[in-house]
This record gives sequence, C-alpha cells and structure tokens, in this order.
Amino acid sequence: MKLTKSFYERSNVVTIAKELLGKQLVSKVDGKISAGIIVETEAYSWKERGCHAFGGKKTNRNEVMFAAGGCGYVYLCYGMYNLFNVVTNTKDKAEAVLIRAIEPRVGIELMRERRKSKHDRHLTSGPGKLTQALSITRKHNGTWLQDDDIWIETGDTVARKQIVTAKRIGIDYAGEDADLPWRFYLRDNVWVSKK
DNA sequence: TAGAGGATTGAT
DNA sequence: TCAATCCTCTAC
Repeated sequence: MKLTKSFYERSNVVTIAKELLGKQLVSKVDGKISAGIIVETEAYSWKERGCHAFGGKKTNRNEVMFAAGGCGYVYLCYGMYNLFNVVTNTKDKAEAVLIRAIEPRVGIELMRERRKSKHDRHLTSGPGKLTQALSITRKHNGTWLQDDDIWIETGDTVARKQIVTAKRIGIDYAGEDADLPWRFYLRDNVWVSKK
C-alpha cells in the first residue's frame, strides 16, 4: 500500500526519516518494476547548513524542495550520480529525506543489468547506486509519489532497537550542523553504505 | 560568462 | 588515495 500524502506532510523530517526505514521504494520505468526495502536515510532541513535550501534560499535546482511533501527530489552529484530524496513538510517549508541505501527485493535481474556489477552486494548499497539500480534520473525530479512512476509503500516492520542513529555523511562543509545525528540505518544490515 | 566545487563511486 | 565528470551557484 502506498504511503499517503499526510505521511510526507508532517513537520518533523527526522521522525519521517526514521519511519521510512523498512518501507519499500518502488520504481516503474518503461513498464518494468523494481523495488527494495529502505535501510538507510538522512534528514535535511532548510534550518541547517547541510541542506541545499539552507535559510529558505530557493534556486532552480532545489525548487522542488519547496513544494508540499510527497514529491521526489532528484539531483546530480559530482557530475555523475543521481541522488534521490523525498520532499516532506508543507509548501515552502523545505525539508527532505535522502534515501542512501535499499535492500533489493523486486526485479533483481533488472538491477544487475542496469548496474553491470558482478557482486550483488554493490547493487544498491549507496545513494548513487540505488538510483542506477532503479533507473531513477533527474527526469524524475518533481515526480509525485502518489503516481505510478516512483512510490514508497509499506514494507517490513522495524523494531526501535534495530535503528542506529549517526552523523550524516559527506557534508563537512556544513560546520557544526555536520554533527547533527540525522542519519539512520538498520543495525547489521549488509546493504547499508559503509564509510 | 567564467570558475570552483560538490549529500559519490570504484579502481589503484 | 584519487580521478571521473558536469551541473549549479557565485562573483566578476
């Protein structure tokens, strides 16, 4: 069952990031379905420097973050990798959850083709990898998660004690905000990206 | 309009 | 440890 708009429109992005663990991310591209369980997320808010929309600054790139919760925000990182975020909160309150890793469940053969990687372990264990495996690109920026292109549905039940809290990755430039414990992942899950 | 740098990855 | 690689933003 797809998550409803009211799930995304809540005001606490950190809570949403935690609750997304165990949910299933699904993509349907060219009529082909592939999906996996979300095992790692990070929260971002306009209130802190790690966020593209820090201070409420709107640009062409991050415009989608200012839409109401329930949109996909896809952008290019390092000129090579598409990163997939879920926009949360209400209109003009720019917050989002970065999906950093998933555990493959549906269309694994499809993912192998798209990734061209011999080791399944590397299929979706990182933000740039999972978008490749699910064939998510910048064309999906602004995609409505109630539609039939990309969506998130209920998946596994996650016990509170399975959730590990940590600092976010790769945002050293954010100063003290880089220390915010806004990264969440499932304990002992092999699909979590490692550092 | 030019130039610097980034929410990464995989190979060395 | 480092290069690949190109879009985005800032400053001139």
